[in-house]
Amino acid sequence: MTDGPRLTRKGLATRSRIVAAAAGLMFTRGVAGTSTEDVCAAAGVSSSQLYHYFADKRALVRAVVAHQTEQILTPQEPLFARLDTVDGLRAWRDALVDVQHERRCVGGCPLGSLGSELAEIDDGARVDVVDGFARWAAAIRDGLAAMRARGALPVTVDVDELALGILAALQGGLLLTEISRDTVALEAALDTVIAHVAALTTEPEELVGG
Amino acid sequence: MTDGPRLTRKGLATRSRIVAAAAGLMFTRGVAGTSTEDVCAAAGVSSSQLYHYFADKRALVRAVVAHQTEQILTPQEPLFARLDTVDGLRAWRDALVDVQHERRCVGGCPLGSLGSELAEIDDGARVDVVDGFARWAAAIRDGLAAMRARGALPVTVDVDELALGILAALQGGLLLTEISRDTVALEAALDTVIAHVAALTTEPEELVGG
DNA sequence: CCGGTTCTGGAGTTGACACTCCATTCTGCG
DNA sequence: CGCAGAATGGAGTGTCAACTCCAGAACCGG
Repeated sequence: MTDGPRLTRKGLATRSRIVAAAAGLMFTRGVAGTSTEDVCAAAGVSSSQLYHYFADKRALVRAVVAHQTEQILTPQEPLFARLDTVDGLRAWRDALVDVQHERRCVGGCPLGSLGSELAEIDDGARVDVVDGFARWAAAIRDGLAAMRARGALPVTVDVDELALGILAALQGGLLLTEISRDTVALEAALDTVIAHVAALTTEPEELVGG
Repeated sequence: MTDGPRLTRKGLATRSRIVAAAAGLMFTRGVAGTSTEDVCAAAGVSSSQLYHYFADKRALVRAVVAHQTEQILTPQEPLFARLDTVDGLRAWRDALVDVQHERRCVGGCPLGSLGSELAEIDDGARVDVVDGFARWAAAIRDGLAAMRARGALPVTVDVDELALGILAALQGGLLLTEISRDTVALEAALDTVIAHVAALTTEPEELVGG
């Protein structure tokens, strides 16, 4: 992107600090609700520094999208690795619900909220968000594909479609949870689609406490 | 609310024009992206008129939320009446997908987008959106409850939870559809949850082309 | 048709915010 | 150590948007 001036170690650290501060503020207040001044104050830098590292606010937002994408996908990776079983799906569900409880249902999905706010006003950012969601969907699909390869799911199951359905349920559940300040929506959404996967499963299911 | 000054017939018409114009602009550009000036221009009124009918922008936004709630639920009512069969669910799904095609996937859900943008910055508006979603979920639940009363669904099915799961899938599908500019996500989301309902159904299903 | 209220137009005012400029200090490399 | 380029501070600047004011026109009940 803007790699004209090479970044020194210190510069890179400052840049990261700005992105992290912006991500935090934009997560709770939204992009429009956080001014560059707020970001500077939170990051402990001056305005000239922000514009030294980013051409404009839009460029900063793009960096925030990239940052949030990693921030979401990276910690989920160990859970993704277990999505080839119904138990793994349930563990993933529980972890997602726990996160919302810890956050008191504030903010919704860091990627989905950005996407919703930016979709119609910043096409570049929109595409970045799409890429993030594609990676997310692919991780889910890989789990389902492994499940199917193992013979636990019928070969007729379209794992791409099913993964997209699960991701959509997750996003809608997070949205309703944020708005209603209650995780019941997220739980209902994920339980519904996971129950559907379980129903498709040909393997006998072990009983789990609930 | 602000019913201090009684509204005359003409005044009511002007007020409605303002709300409709604001709703249209905020649907595509977002709340933060539409200025009161834009709204005045679109409605063909002067700035003083807007502030004659609304205390401030926040009050206008509240009116827009109410407007969009009716705008969504009212045209869906005939479809809601048929949600007591799997065929009815599929007809509803098709109608929702058609709307997105006509809109070229722009804007997402008029209520969900508002909720996402306002949840953390306007608690009153947030609660209004929650009420709208509650009505939406209740309509779906009523269909499922009728289905269960008819004996088509097992009595063990929690229709409230299932309705919430369906609404969440719809919202997530709309979000992903808006961001990716493709209705596959909405289709996958609704098809997944409807397939789940069909699987729960005890009645023999008639074959439908797809 | 008349008096009070509502409605409308248009020109302010105020503050916030994205972005800039330039001088100074620091960093890394040879 | 010396210098080119990067990093920083702080004080602007111009624009735009939310909101106000007041005078005049339209409305409506009696």
